[in-house]
This record gives sequence, C-alpha cells and structure tokens, in this order.
Amino acid sequence: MTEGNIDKRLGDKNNRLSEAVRLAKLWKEQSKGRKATINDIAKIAGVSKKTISRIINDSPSVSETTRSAVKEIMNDLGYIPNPQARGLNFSHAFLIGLIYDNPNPQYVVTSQEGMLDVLKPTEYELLVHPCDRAAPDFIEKIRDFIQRQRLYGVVLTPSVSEDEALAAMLQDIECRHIRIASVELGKPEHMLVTHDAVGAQQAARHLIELGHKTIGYLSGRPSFRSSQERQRGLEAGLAAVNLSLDPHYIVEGDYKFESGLSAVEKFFDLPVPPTAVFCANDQMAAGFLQGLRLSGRQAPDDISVVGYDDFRVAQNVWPRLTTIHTPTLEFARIAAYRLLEKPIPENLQDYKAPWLVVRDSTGAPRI
Amino acid sequence: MTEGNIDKRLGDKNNRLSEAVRLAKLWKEQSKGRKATINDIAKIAGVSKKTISRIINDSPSVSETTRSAVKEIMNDLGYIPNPQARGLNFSHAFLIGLIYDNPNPQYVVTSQEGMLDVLKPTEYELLVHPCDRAAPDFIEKIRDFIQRQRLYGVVLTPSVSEDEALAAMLQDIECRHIRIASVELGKPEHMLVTHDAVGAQQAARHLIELGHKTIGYLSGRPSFRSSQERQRGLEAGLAAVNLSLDPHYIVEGDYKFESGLSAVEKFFDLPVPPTAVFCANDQMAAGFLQGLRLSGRQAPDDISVVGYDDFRVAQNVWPRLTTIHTPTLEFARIAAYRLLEKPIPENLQDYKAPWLVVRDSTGAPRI
DNA sequence: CTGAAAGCGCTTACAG
DNA sequence: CTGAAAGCGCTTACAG
Repeated sequence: MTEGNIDKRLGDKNNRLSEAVRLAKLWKEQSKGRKATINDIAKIAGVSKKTISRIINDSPSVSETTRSAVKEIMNDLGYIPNPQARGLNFSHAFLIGLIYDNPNPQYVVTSQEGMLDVLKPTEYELLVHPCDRAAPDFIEKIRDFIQRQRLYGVVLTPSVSEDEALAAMLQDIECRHIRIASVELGKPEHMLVTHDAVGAQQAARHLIELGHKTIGYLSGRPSFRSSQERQRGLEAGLAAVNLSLDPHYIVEGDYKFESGLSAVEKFFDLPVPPTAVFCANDQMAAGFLQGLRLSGRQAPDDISVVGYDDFRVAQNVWPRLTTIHTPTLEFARIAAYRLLEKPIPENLQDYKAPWLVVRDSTGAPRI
Repeated sequence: MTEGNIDKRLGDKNNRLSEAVRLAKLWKEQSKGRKATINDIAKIAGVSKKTISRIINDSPSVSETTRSAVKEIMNDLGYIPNPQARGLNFSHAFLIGLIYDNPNPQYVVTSQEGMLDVLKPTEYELLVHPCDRAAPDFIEKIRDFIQRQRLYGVVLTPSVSEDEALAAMLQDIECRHIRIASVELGKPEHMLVTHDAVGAQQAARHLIELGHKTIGYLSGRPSFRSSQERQRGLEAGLAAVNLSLDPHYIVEGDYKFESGLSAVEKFFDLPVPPTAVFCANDQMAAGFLQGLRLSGRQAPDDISVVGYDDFRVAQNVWPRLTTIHTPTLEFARIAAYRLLEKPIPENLQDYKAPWLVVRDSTGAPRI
C-alpha cells in the first residue's frame, strides 16, 4: 500500500464525514421537530437501512469505523428507534408486565420501583396489571392483556404467582415469566423464591429466646402459600426446642388490618392465652396492636407481637413492630434481570433470605 | 323487485356465510395457535382488508350486514387487532403514562387503579413512570419516555404536576396531558383541580367549632403548591372567625413521617403551644402522633391533630386520625376519561371537593 | 358502501 | 463487512 493510497482513503473518510455533517445540518433545519427515522439516518450516514438496523441491534458484523460514525449521527439527531416498528418484526413489544393481586400498596410500588430500576437503561417499559384471582375469567383476562400488547414477559407476585392454572397458561402461550413466591412451586427457571419459612423461623427463635412458650399464629388465608410457609417456619422454630403449635392457637386472618383487630379477643378467649403472637403480615399485626389498645391491653407488656414484611407501617404504629424484613425491592430487581436474561449484579446475589428486625413490640413474657 | 330477486339475494348471503364458516374451521385447524391477523379475517369474510380496518375503527360507512358477519368471525377466531401495527400508522401507541413523584405508595396505587378502571374496556394500557424533579435531566427523561414509546398521553400527579417547565415541554411536543393539582395552574383543559384549600378550610372550621383558637400548621415543603393551598385554606377558615395564623405557629415539614415526629417538640417549645395542629398530610400526622407518645403526651387530650388525605394510615394509627378525605381514586378516573376524551359518568361529576372525616384525634381544647 | 395501492419504521431472509 | 427486496399488521389517501 503506497502513501498515496493511504492519503486517498483518509480523504474519502473525511469527505464522507463532512458530507454527513452537512446533511445532518440540513436535516435539522428542514425536519421542524419531526423525529428522525432509520431512513433519515441511513441517508445522512450514506449507508443502507440494514446497516443502521445492525447497529441498533448491536450486530458484531459492522466495522468499527461505520459504527462510530453512525452512532455519532444518531446522537446528534437524537434518534431513537421506534419500538413499535421493531416490535412488529420481533414477536413482542418492548413491554414488561407486572401482574399482582397483593392489596398492599407498598408492596406493589416497591416491586414496580425495583423492576423499573432494571428497565431504565433498557428500551423496555413497565405495564402494571392488577388482577383478581376470584374472577371467573381471570386467566383469560391476563392472556388477553399479554397477547394484545404482545408483552415480552411478565413478573408475577404473591398470591397470583402461586396460581398453577395461570402458570400453565403462560407456558402454553410461551410467555416469559418469573414467579416470585414463598417456595418453589414450579420449574426453577420460572421461580424466584423468597423463603418465607426461613424468615418465620427467625421470628419463632426470637420469641423463644425471650422466654415465650405459648405462641399463637395469626394466619393469612389458609389457601395462600405464603401463609402456609410462614406457619411452617414458625412450627420448625418451635420444633427445634421441642415445642409445637397447638391448632387452637391458630387464628385465621386474611392479611388485612381488620382481621388483626378482631383476632385479639379470639386469642384472649382461650383458656390459656398465648404470651406472644406471630402475625403473618404487618398489616394484621398493626390491627392486632390496635385491637389490644381497644381492649385496654398493650404490647409487649400484655403480649408480644411479631409481624412479617417490614413495610412502612411497622415503624408507624406504636409500639413499633418487631417483624421480618423481606427485601422486596431487591427481589423485584432480580426478577427483572432474570426476565431480561441479564446477569444479576454481585450485590444482589446475597438477597436471598428475609431477616429479623427487632423493635418495641416484643419482650419477655409476663410471669 | 321480484320475489325471485329476493330469494337470490338471500341465497347469496347464505352461501357467503356458510363459506365463511367453512374457511374459519379450516383456519382454526391449520393455524396451530397462531393469532389471526387482518388478512386472515379478510380472506375468511371474503372482503378486503380495508373493510376489516373500517370495522376495527368503528367507521360508519360499513353495511350492517357486513359488519355483523365480520364481527362474528372476529369473535370466533379471537381476533385482536395488533396495537403496534395500528400505532405505527397512528402517531401514537395505545399506551397511557402515569407520571408521579409522590412517595406515598397508597396514592400511587390508588391512582393507578382509578386509571385502569377506565382503561380496562379500551385498548389502552397503563405505563408507570416515577420521576425525580430534583434530577437535572428530569424533563429530558420524561420526554424520552414519551417519545420513545410514543405515548397517547400522560397523567401527572402532585407534585410533578405543578412543574411549569414540564407542562411547557408537553405542550411543545404536543403530548396530551392532564395535570392533577391542588389549584388551577395552567390551561383549564389540562387541569384537574383537587381544591385542597376547600378541604383545609373544613379542617379549620372543625377545630374552631371544637373551641380551638391557637392552631398550628405543619406544612409540607413550602415550594409544594398543595402545601401552600392547604395553608391558604386553614388561614381562610381562621379569618372567617377573625383569627389568623401566626407565622410562629407554622412548622416546616416535608410530608414524611419523620418530619411529623420531630415537629412535636417544635410546637411544644413555643411560649404558648397550640391546642391543635393541622398537618398537611396523614403521614406527618402519624409521625406527630408518635412524637406525642414518645414525649409522654397524647391526642386529643394534650393536643388535637388533623391530617390530610385519609389514606389507610389514618385508620391504622392510634388514636385514629381526623382528616380530610380526597377522592384520589375518583380523580384518577376523571383524569383518564378526560385524557381519552370520553364523557365523564354522572356519578363522578360530584367528586370535586375533599371532605372532612372526624375520628378520634380531635377534641375540645384542654382549658 | 367497498377496494387496490402505497406506506408507517423497522427486520428477516438472501445475496454478495 | 454491506445492501436490495420483501414483509411484519395495520392505516391513509385515492378511487369508484
């Protein structure tokens, strides 16, 4: 290769670049706020649409020179590929769904935020979809939602994540999905397990260490796996010191404040009331605390109370609630990473188990 | 027209129908779960794509015979028009955005639910987009969000709804938007006013009727219009009985629990502490109640407390909070109706002003 | 009331 | 490493 050739090539490159700069300027004057399309970029860069498409999709078979030149033009014009046009060719939209039925707003918003943290640097957006498992056409509705907007995938949170018929439908229509649930319910590749039994066992250990022997359980709906798992953890903790959970000491709640409130008299009507109650979630524990007060009692003097979730309410009530912290935000992030098949950051690897947070609602039993 | 002609037409129609039934059956056998497209429907119905398109878009210029025949086929095959393909032709996707920065999860989830109530029977879905007004590129980020997915429109909630630069940007890119805010800030067609001053005035009247004369105000961030409006309402209520709000009796909070908690000592450090405090939201009022307890006081014996919002926390705390109810769900519904330019149902017309809910945190002042 | 052609902004084969 | 053609599933002119 002679020096002349090199000069010529440099010259060509420079010409092409300056031509691109000229065209870009022209375009900006004429476009009047219209957004650039793949055609505009191709014309200005002097390459084919297909090359632009390759760059959008990070194809390796584009020369570094072309790629950087085109990328500069893209930035200059503020070009964003139209996700609808892309979605029309791929078999999906650039949309992720969050399907939930948990009535706790903080759980929902925290999950959204966790997922959005991960989606933010991508081209995906988050669609929210509350649902009602009791509705007769609930699965059909979700199928419509997914197929209509051709979602890339969905994340399911408890309790709708526990629904086997729903999981089967998702499998059937080949919709990517991650089920966040207290325990492994289906294929591991679709599961994100929160290990509620492990958390509940810590609650049990805490109460036992304080000296409690007669411990009650305020459950969620018995059909909810999370409530079953929390009970299982409590029983495991009791079994470790040769205690067991007497069925009379189980009161059925529904995860709502009111069921906590009304549980108080049920426990205190027992011949020997428990000295501590483990509530299957914070909301019921908050109701339980209010029920205590309404009946002239208080925690932890008259009875110790432990919640589950560590949502905001745990710190708002009085006494502040001893509870089990579940890293909801982190689980949501992990779910999003897994859905997008992205590597999960190191610092999220640890967030696998819930942990105990001791506050003011627990103490030694009154003799 | 002879009888023969009529017979022939009926015969044609019947032939066409039975042919369609035959083709539909064939299609279902061969499609193997593939979703029907406009082409499939057109072929089976024996009409052009354009006619199907007209039916999808409710064009009046389609004969009732054709329309009903085609609709039957659509239902039979479970046909759903692809919103991405439609969006590619229209200048927007079938997506609505909810842009919020309110940290209260219940506010967010309630707003989402209200909007979804309205979107459910439509082809639109809801995209959530939290934001941070303090971020330097916050407006740019929102513009990207809107333009990338080519949203049909957005609903803004306080305080981001108060941002004039954001409103200007939306105007500029011609993005439909509804701003839910405490007071009319911009063009009426974009505003949905919650009339916070009216609510606050009721709080003032309630306290005055109980006999309070020295009333404190725990504000939100002074830059927030909602906090200003709630203060304005309080002042109006006081002015009605020739009282006024002494600036010393205003403590600055930030709508968060902790600022309520720490406000207690500030009020009680005054030479003459107020006998009642109006908190600019429930979350601060809950903190205030906890702060009272931590300092050995309680409401309403030592001081009356009023909140604003009537979120769940108002009933969870002890004493249960007297507060101002804002129909958040209904406002979100109205916003969605207006965005879609749908008529607002009669029963929503009334939901224009907030109202007082008296619970246990207010009483007559201690002499 | 109905339809054939061209196009929305991209991508997938296919070819070189 | 690069490109011309055809297509994704719809709609907009235009024509009749």
